[in-house]
Formats: sequence, structure tokens, C-alpha cells
Amino acid sequence: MSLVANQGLRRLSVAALARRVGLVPSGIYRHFRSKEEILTAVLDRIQERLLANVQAAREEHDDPLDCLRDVLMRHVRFIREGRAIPRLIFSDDVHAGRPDRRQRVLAVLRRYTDELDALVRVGQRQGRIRKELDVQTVVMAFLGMVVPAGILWHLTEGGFDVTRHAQRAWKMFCAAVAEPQESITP
Amino acid sequence: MSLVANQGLRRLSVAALARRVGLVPSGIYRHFRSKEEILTAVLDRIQERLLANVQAAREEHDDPLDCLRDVLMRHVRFIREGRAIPRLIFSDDVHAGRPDRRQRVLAVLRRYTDELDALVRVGQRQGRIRKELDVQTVVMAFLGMVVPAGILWHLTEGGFDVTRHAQRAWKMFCAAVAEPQESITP
DNA sequence: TGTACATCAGTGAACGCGCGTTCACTGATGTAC
DNA sequence: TGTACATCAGTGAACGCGCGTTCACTGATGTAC
Repeated sequence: MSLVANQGLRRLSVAALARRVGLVPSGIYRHFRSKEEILTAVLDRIQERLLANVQAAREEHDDPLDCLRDVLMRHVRFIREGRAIPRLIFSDDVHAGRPDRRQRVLAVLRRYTDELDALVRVGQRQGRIRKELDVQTVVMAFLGMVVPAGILWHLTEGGFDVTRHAQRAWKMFCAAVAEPQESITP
Repeated sequence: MSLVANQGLRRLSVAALARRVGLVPSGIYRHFRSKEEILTAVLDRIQERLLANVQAAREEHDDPLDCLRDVLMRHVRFIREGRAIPRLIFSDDVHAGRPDRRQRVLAVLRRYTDELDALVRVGQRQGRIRKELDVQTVVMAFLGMVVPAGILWHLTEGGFDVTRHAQRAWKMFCAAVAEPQESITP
């Protein structure tokens, strides 16, 4: 993971991985059947983390909007730690070529957006998110806060302040999707 | 360009390019000094197109919001034609490795966002876009409508309806950034 | 108009390199009797 | 407790492949006198 974080999937060669863990390249094949299996494992880890983020946020917040905000900030933290590891999911590198890989990446992405989707629906049911909005569009807008920012963070090698951006973007996001709150109805 | 469009930058090998134009691989070196030069040329073309989009939109619309909307729809058309060529700009493929390439990609991206930036400022000056909003955040939100959508379009091989998404996203975008219009003041 | 030469796009053989992968091997650790 | 064997992580040499690139070459086209 740290290799991927620092140099991108492109640089994750069997040789580099071996060097990183103090083995000879062929030694890797005691632990993985093929490079494909390594990549699958990496994708699994990323998926786990993304879903864990949602899970944790859900446990900490009752209000769906607060929860979404928390997911956003966790995602940003994930980007910052891993030098934009999640951007992998949105990167060509992973799926250029074999369509099964593309399928796998798409599955990870869908799992994530499904979670977000559910959060948005709850928000709408509870009258916190505008009911007239298309759920998919709201979810995409959420990704829109995070994906280009992650890319920019990576391109500038951390020069772009993702955290500040996320905070500002969140305010705009809320202005667009939050149901204006009237009086508190018991 | 069509090679890149269909298979991504990853697949743009000198051999593939040669085959495409009916040459033998070494023949390519009559026209380009190195593969690096080819990639630079591709990036130039993409930049040209992105800027041309802005230019055309500006010529057709006086109102900055209409203009932004037009840029959005042109960007989407660009994605659809080129099987998400602009996603290249946001892709790992291009800048994995050499930092000069990263620099170049960043430059293209900045040129584009600078144009958008200018449009937003004009919109604010004319009272069409909320003055209290941070310009950079608005520009990022614009990219947010287009980047994840382009990626999804590519991942699903055209299955994701970018055009419809752009229309819906635009409505949400407007809700967040457009200055609510009072009466027409002469 | 005809000859002599320069220019230049395209050829094909060859190169070195890094890659993923295989395979027979070694040597340490765990288990059975 | 001591011997015999299985298991298994790690080794190192070797492979075939596709890549970007080079170089001496061919042959057509353009230019000068």
C-alpha cells in the first residue's frame, strides 16, 4: 500500500514490491499467485477503508447531513495519508486494458456510492435533504467535492489544500442540497 | 488522438501508433524525436480543445452563467466524442513517473481553470454569481460536475449518461452559486 | 531539357531494458512415532 | 528424547515479451545549373 501511495499503481512492479518487503522478486510468488492477485488485494483494501469510513461516520452521527460531512472529511484524510490512494479508484491505471479489472473497480466504486446513496435517502426521509433532488445527482455532487480535489492534491504533490477545499465545498454543497430548516417540529 | 481515445494513454505505444498510421515503428521517429514529444503533442491538442470550448462559449453568450453552462455542455460533448479524453488530464497515466510531465499536465489544467476563474469573476461582478463565494471553490465545483462523471462514463464504457447528469448537476450548481435575481435594474 | 545532387519519409534489423513468471533448489521449522 | 519426514518461505538463474530507440539503408521528390 505504501508503494502505491508513493508512486502510484504504475510503479507497483513485482520487483519493487519484493524490494520493499525484503525479498527477491520470485519470492513474492509464495504469497500471491500472480500480479493480478496483488492488484485485487490492493483494491480490496481500498474498498474496505472507504466502507469503514462510512460505517464509522454512521456510528458517530445520527443526523444524515452531519454523517455525510464526516464521510467527506474522512475521505479527505484518506487522500492526505495515502497520497491520494482513493484516486486510484478513479484512475486509468487500474483499468486500462483488461475489462475484468474495470469491472472490479466499478464494483468498488458502486459499493461506495451505494452507501452514500442510502445516506442521502435517509436524509430526504428525515427532511434534511431536499426531496425534489435526484439522489444519484446528489451522490455525484459529493464525489465532485472529492475527486478533482484528490487529483489536484496529487498533481501538486500536496500543495493543494484539500482540507480547506473540502470545508468550503461542503458549505456550497449544503446550500444546494440541504432542506432549509423551519422551526423544530417535535 | 483516436488511439488514446479508444484505449487510453497507456496503450499509446510507438508500435501501436505506427500501425495506426501505416508505418513501421521506427518510421515514427521521422516525425517525433521521442515518445515524450508525442505525449506533449497529445496534451497540447487536449489543451487547445478545452480552451477553444471556453472561447466558443464566450462568443455565443453574454451572460456569464449561460456561458459557464455552455462550457459544461461542450466539455461533456468532448468527453462523449473522445471516450473521455479529457479524463487524461486527470489521470495517473500521464504523470506517473517523470515530474516534468506532471508539471505539464498541471499547466494544462491551470490554463483551463484560469479561464473558468475569469468567467466566475465576471459573473460575480455582474451580480449573477454570489459575491460571497470563493472563486476557486466555485471553479472546483464546476470540475466536480465533470470529472467524476467522465470517469464513470469511461468505466461503464458509455453506459453512464453524462449528458443527463450534466443537466441535473447544472441545476444543483446554479442553486448553490447563482445570485437570486431580483427585479431587472436598468 | 537533361544531368547531378540534396532532401527526406519510410524501412528493417538490431539493441538494451524492465517486466511478470517458472522452476529446481536450500534451509529452517513443525509434526509423528 | 531422538530420529525421519513434511511443510513452506525464500533463492537465484533463466525465460519470453513488449517496449522505446538506433542506425545504415532505399527510393522517391525537389532543386540547381
